[in-house]
Parts: sequence; C-alpha cells; structure tokens
Amino acid sequence: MERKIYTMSKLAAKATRDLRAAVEQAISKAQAAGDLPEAQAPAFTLEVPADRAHGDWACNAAMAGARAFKCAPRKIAEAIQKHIDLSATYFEACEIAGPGFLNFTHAPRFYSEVLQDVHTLGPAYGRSGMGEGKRVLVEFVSANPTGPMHIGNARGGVLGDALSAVLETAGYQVEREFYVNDAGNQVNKFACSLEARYLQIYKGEDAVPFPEDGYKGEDIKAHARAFAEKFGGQYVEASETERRQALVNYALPINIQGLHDDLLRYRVEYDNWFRESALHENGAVGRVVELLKEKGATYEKEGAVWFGGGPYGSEDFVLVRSNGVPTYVVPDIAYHYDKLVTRNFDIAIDVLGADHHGYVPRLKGALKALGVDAERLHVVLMQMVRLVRDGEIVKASKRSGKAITLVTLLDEVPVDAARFLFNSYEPNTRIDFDLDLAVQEDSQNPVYYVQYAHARVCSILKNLAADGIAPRDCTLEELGLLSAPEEVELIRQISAYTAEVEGAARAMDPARITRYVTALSTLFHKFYNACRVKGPDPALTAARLYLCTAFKQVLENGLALFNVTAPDSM
RNA sequence: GCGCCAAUAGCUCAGCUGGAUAGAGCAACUGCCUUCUAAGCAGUAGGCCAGGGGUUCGAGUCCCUUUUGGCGCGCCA
Repeated sequence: MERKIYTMSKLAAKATRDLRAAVEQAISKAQAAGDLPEAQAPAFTLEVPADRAHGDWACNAAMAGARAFKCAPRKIAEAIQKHIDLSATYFEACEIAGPGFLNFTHAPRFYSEVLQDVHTLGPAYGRSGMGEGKRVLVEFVSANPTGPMHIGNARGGVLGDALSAVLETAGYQVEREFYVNDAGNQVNKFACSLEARYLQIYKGEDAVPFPEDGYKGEDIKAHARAFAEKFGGQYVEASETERRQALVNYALPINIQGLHDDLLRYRVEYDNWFRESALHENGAVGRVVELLKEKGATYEKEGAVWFGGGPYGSEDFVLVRSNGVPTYVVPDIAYHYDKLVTRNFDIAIDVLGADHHGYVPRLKGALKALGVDAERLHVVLMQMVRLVRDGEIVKASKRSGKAITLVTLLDEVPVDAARFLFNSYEPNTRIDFDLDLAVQEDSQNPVYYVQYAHARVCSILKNLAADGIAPRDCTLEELGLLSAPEEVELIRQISAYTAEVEGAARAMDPARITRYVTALSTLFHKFYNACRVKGPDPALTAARLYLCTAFKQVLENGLALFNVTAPDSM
C-alpha cells in the first residue's frame, strides 16, 4: 500500500503552541520575580472565546491557578500579563477581563500568513500528522446481502465514508471495508424464501407454504421468476439441498453486486469487500472457538459452548449451540480477530446501528479473552433514522417488505442533499429524515446555502477574469489591507480548518465538518455583502481576490471530505 | 425488571478536556438588488438548558435522583 506523505499546515497549531509556552514562561518569570508564589503551576486551557470582543484566544490560567497560588485570579492574571513576552508569537495584545481571563489578540501577520499557507498547500491544506500514519480499518454499512439496503444504511454509508475521509486527512492510513454476510442463518432463510417462491411458480401459491420467518419482499419473488426463466423447472424435482444451493448461487451474487452498485451511486466506495464465507472456508471460525477454549474463557452447559464473560466485562453468551452450529457472534469474533491480529490494523472502527449496542461488550469481551487490546476497537454507534413524509413518520420494517430502501431515497433525493443532511447530525443523534425538506430546492435546504457560496466565489473569479484581472500572489503589505471585520473573521475561520478536522477525527464525528463549512459559508456571504472585490484600488482587489481563492480552496477541501459537489454556478 | 442513549428557542439541531451575556438553520416580522448570483445580507422577536439535589472560584456540560421518550436484553442475526 502506498504511503502518503503530506505537507502539513502547522501555522495555527504553532500559533497556539507558542502562546501556551509564552504563558508558561510568564508564570515562571513572575515566580522568579516574586510576583507569584512558588507552587506547582496549574494546567490551563486556551480556547476561542464565544464573543469576539474577548479577543482571538482566551486563557484561563489565572482562574485555574487560584487554588494553587492561594491568590485572587485577577492578581494572578496581572502578574502573568506583566511578565509575558509575545514578541516571538503570532499575538500582539494581552488583556485581562471578566473573572480573570487573559485575552489575546492575533497580530496582523497571522492572517496574512494563513492565506499564504492555504495557497501553498492547496488541496492538502487541512491535512495533519495527528494520526501518525496509523493503519485504520473502517467497516460500515455491511448490510445483509439477502435484501435491499434500508434508510439506516444510507446514514451508515455517509457516516463511514466521511469518517474515513476525515481520518485520512488527519494523518491516518485508512481502508474502507464492507463485511458481506454471505454465510449463516440469514443465508439459509434467504434460500428457503427463494425456494418457496420458486416452487410456488410451478405448484401454485397455495400448494407451497411460505416460511414463517422468510423474506416476504418482492425482490425474492423477482429472483425466483428470473431463476425460473433461466433454468426452467429442472430444480423442482432436485434435492432440497441442491435446489437451495442453486438458488443462492444465482441470487446472492446479484444482490451483492446490487449493494455495490447502489452504494457507488451514493458515492460510497470500498477498498475491500470481506466475505464471511472466507472465515468459514479458511477455518478461522472454528479456530476462534478453540482459541477461546484454550484461554479457559469457555464452559459447557446443556450441550452448548458458552463464553464466560465475567472476567472480560461482558455477560455470558452461547458460542456454539448444542446442535454444533456456532452462533452469529463467532464469525464476528473471528472477523475482528482477523482485522486486529491477522491483518494487524492498529485500529478497527465499526459503524453500527444503535440497536447493536448490546453486542459490543460481548465482542470486546471475546477479544480481550483472546489477548487483543479491546481499546483498539472503536464502535461508532449511530442512532436510528426515521423517515418523515407529509409530516408523518414512515415506519420502515424489513419483515413486511415495505421498507424504505436506499434506492427509493436516492430516487427521490439528490445525492448531495442526502449526503449533506445525513452528515449534519452527530452519530448519536436520532434523525427524523424529512423527505419533503430534502427534495426542496430552495433556501430551506442547507446544502444549497453552502453550494451557493461556492458558486458565488466562482462567479466573482469569472467576472474579474473577464476584466483581465487574475488572482496573483500578494505581498504581506497587500494582505495587510484585509482588515475589515468581515475579512478578518473569514480568515480566522479559514485558519481553524486543520484543528477542526483533527477534532472531528478525535471525536469520530464528521458532522463537525458540515457545521464548519456552513459557518465558513456564512462568513463568506457576509464578506461578500460588506466588501466588493472589484474596486478602484488594485492592491486591495488583489488581496481580496487572494482571500476569495483561499476561501474557495478551503470550502472545496471541506466538501470533499463528505463527497458533496461544489458547483461553479447555480 | 435490567442495560445503553437521549431531553436545550415554535420546528430541526450545535454547544468539542467544566469558563465570560446559551448559539445556528428553518418558521414569523422589518429593511436591503441600475454595482462581483437576493438560493444572499442586516435587524426584531423567541429559553426556569425536563424537574430536584450535590461537587467548586464557575455547571447546559460532572455525580446522584425523579419523570418522559428511543433502542436493546434468544442455543435469531
């Protein structure tokens, strides 16, 4: 696998790191000068204040140190202020406010250099080395190939895909994987359902009972009909095993290809399609049971093999039924063992529906018993998606065969809108997906707000190009002309991008990027209304054009993370 | 019954290791297009952050508890 080396933007990170060092030094110097008592200096935070009037970065060292120094926060703040040296930093002012906050203001050169950074790095702006090149396997969707994908898989697809992109950008080496459940009981049910529909074609619907827990969807009937057209009735008289095998061999590949195609249509692509059947064929499933037995993590009860979860933080559960057939967890354990041991990924991430949460401790417990550090497995649980149409909740039920499928969703909702909407919610938020809103092509739909900002900046560039004015490099003096509040705010937001990506990676929440690009677009729209790019002053025009192209670049980088298009015109 | 997740503006949601006057979009109302796209901007209005205790300089955020809702608790997957 190709190892990518990225140029990183370190400017914003360096700015805060230097500031932190300056504050620490100021505390030491204040202590040396007797302005602060000798005591362990407190841990403190640097954060962007909610209110712009409080500067660009705020430090709580004075309040945090109140106890250690046995001194009023404002007194401590004054001592720090007296001794702080900002000359080597990207900050120029330090003020004391409120209960003892130290508020710092960026020096103008910070803004100029941020813009130059964006131009230098281009599409790589935002990348960082946070992940240290660690190998991460992100598994998501993994829908059963026995039927069509439902609306929850649509969310999982967007979430897993965007999360993967965020992690890549934050410096991880990511592989996207789909786990194909092409073995086990689900497939048996699939076979029995197909068989019933097939036989019904030849014997009549009343003559062949349909299995109680079978798949009742139309897709099963369609498969049976197509199979009958291709092979005729030759399998009616064949043995049950042979008949079912033939039906599965025919229909399952079609379904798997269908999953692949539907996801592709949804702009979701995988590095690997990992088949459960492979784990059975190469003996990994049987081996994992043996391994657990060797570790003494199992016991037998009433003819079944149980996992004793007590020492590993999980409940007891059955591994192998009394009839000798392993339960579904066993291949899952084998699969995760394969991820973390056989293939030796540093981290495995599972994107799962919240209805699977009860299963997580079992899986982690089994991994612990196998000697695997369960911390290397991260499960991102996403809450359920409900579909709302005409103000009413559409109940999706897989058994009834009336589920809202991913394909139905795509037929109704543009991919950009669906991806943007699904990526607007953090995984742990339940979504009521409003179909009526998603198809609306107006300002109510947030995706257009962001795309419009992009179309706008493209329009500016086009207009100026028509006048013979092309973007060019600017001197620091020229960039210093960008001092209007709207300009400064926009650049500030641009400067925060890398940290935002890192935060999204750390929290495993790509929805933060959606919020980021929305905020970025807002600031651009404000800039657009307050500052004209085209104007009498060539230097100012050049500087603003430089800002425009930087904005365009960062917006594109952000949208690329969740694979939403950035149109040149709307 | 036990466990997990939640409860913030009329609606949908943010609020990142506890920080300053709790934010955004939509909906409502008022303004702004002979100048780079009005799918935009500016402004007004809208909140006992579910209730109650606690922890501390400081709580929407942490702990306990009550209520309400979602999900899960099989030798199904």
